[in-house]
Amino acid sequence: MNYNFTEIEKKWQDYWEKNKTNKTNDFSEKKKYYVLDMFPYPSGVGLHVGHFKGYVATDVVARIKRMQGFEVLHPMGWDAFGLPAENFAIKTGIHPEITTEKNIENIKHQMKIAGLSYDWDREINTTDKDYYKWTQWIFLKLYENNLAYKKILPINWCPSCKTGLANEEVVNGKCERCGTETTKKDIKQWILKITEYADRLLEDLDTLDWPERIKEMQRNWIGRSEGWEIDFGIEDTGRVVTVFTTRADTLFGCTYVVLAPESEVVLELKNKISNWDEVSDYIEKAKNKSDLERISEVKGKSGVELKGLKAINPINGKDVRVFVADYVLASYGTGAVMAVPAHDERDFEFAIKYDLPVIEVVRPKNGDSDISESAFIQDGYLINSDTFTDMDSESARKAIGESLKEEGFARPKINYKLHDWPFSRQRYWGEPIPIIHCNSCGIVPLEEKNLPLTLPHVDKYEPTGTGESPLAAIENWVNVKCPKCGGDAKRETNTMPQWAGSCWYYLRYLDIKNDRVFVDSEKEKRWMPVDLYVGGAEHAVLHLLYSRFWHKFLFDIGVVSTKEPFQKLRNIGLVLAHDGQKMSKSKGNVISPDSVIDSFGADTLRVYEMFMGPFDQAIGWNEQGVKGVNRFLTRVWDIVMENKNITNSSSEVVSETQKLIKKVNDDLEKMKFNTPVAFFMEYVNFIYDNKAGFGKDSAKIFIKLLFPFAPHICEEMWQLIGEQGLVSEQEWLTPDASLIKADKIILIVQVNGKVRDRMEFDSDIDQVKAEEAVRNSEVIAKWIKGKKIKKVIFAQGKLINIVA
RNA sequence: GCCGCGGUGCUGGAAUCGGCAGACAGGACGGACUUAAAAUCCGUUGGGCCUAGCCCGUGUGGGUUCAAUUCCCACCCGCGGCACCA
Repeated sequence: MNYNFTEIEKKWQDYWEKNKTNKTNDFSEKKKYYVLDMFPYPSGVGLHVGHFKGYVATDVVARIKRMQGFEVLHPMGWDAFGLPAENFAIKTGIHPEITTEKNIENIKHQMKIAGLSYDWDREINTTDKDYYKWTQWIFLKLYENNLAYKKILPINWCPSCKTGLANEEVVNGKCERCGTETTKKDIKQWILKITEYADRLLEDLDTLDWPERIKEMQRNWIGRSEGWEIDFGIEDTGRVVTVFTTRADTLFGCTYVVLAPESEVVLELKNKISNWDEVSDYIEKAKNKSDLERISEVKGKSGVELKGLKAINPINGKDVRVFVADYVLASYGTGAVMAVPAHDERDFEFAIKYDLPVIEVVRPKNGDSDISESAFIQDGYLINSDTFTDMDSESARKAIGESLKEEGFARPKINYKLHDWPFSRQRYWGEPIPIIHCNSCGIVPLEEKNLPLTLPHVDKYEPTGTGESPLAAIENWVNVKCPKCGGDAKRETNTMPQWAGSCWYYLRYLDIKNDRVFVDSEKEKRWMPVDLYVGGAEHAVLHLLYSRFWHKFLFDIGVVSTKEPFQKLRNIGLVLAHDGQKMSKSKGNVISPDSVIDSFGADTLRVYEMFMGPFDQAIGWNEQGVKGVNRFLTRVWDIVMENKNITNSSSEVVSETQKLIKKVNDDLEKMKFNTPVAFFMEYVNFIYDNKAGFGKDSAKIFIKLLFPFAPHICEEMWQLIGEQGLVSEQEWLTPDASLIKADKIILIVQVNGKVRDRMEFDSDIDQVKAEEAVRNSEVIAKWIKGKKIKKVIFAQGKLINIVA
């Protein structure tokens, strides 16, 4: 009987579906394990083999955990709001709902034929109104708690997508979605106060089992820095410029002050500035620069002095000059800096260019530093700093800050690079924001009982480009009566960004039908947090940061019980095309799982995806490798079938089988999937080379171990060797050390650290006996002949090294 | 520039509480079967040489050690992230 994967896989997939084999019970006696994939966007081209690398890995984990006696929650759903479906609608007039539904059907089919063991009774879809009802509900709660506000802000604008974007969505000055260069645009926006959670988002990273680089990226993105705000008075104006600095220790070296071009102070003091024409020219130019231009100009600073203005350094009362320059960012700190050219690279560069004084105030502990060529930016010891001279930088920061604080010139301050999150999009295919704008009452949130606010159908999906979404054109939807006063009012027409639905989806799986509360608290306590979360690293500062923020908020209002949503995170490495390029539709190098399953079967696909290499690493697809895995599975099939009438294995095979259990368990524990597959292959090669002695007892063990990787073939073999029930119902294995043959060992024999021989001994041999045997061996005698033995190193059971 | 990760045969990779470098797989080459091909099976496959055997070899240079892919120092290269954040 041959290995007919097509027939076998169909048979078992039908069985699992019919019997709901993978259904999760909310409350059972078992311990829980929640293993989650990042849910996909249901794209029209379907998923490629790269997506499945992650899905197979979590599926392997889910299947093992079930066998280990856990109640496993392993769900899947669709993150279906987003631009591709909307852009498709613009082109074709077909409603995104229809395209989305079709795409979901296709992808779901791909997942089923791969044998992924999701509990499909828990499928969710973020565009379902019963789902986004609760996305809207969370928004209302954020609003109620003063974490959502509306404000005109110069935000990133994508001229092609015609929508505002968050900082996280702009990559190198370009729109993350379409690659168009972004501009700045003043739009009245809904903003979420993520900065309120900056410290907690930062601190709690330490409690998470996540890849270090993802944590590091979040830390950098949040960008906390501690320092001081220091007031510089502007002479004869009564006006004050406040700067932010982390280097208060260098205050005596401040030789000028720089303002951002957007600074209000500049406009306010217009009349005092003698070269106003020049200044306003500069400001105008700076404002018109795109982000991309600014980035490309990082080297080569420009600026203009505000002539007629003098700022007073509060530490010594000295006059310093005042500049505007676009190397100072309005959006960070106070939009003004004190310039210390001797100890800051940018200030140094600027000072050289405009011939400004450079005063050295910090020296390294030992020896001199040369500040004629470049700034000395490290900490050191103070010089030229009045009573603070000789202090170390760290103490001086504190001392100078405190002394100014006493006089009312300074305050300690913590700044973040993280900005609040612009939360409105001027597009159609997103969750409507449940807000009404009333002429007399202002902003009026919808009442909870009126949720969901459903997304109405429109005729035209084109973005308007005006700061309104296409919803603005539907008059009978937009125009409403104010729920408070009954007067004329309009609905908010912006929609939520694509990240909204994914911020909390992992909670909906716990309780998908609930229309009373967004998650039942017993179920939440039962299942949270997610024990293992697997997905791509590209979400490091988007989805993963946003959802942590929402989760912490939900914790604060008492609807979830954990501080963090995802306890353990692992990233999938990309699957590249065979040419080492990224798979993309445009390059035509995409491998779909369907074609692999068709030619070699789902089990081959699964085992190959795990065998390719470490699963967090980017690796190229190799069709030959797929064939190799298929050969392996065929050989497994043949061996099991040929030996199914043998009851007991030889003691040697029994021993190898136990060793296999141990090795597979050890590596799976470490989230390694490629080496267990290699161990399976080694084992099969061993059996194949020693034909006698492989019995049903060992076959049963092997089938159980292989099952999480290749579930279809294993269920089939289980049945064919005459076993009852399903493999998936069997208990996972732990090795029995007493069955591992360990009476003989191969001792590595070295002379002066070089391997000269290998000798077989009883495993418990001691140094004295080993040494004696080794010295008497012909091979070794040759090497130590005529030499004086200085030392003998003996590593029990492993190695003996004679140093001569 | 800063931060993180990495560098091992022809290729993907294995081996790090320091102890046989190259497991496993692919490819290539040789052979068996076949009219032939595919499939399957057997063998060889890091480099070198004076080829029973020895020497060299894990990015480079140094160090610690009986012993280093593994630990330490300096550097080179690649990938990813951040990037005028004061």
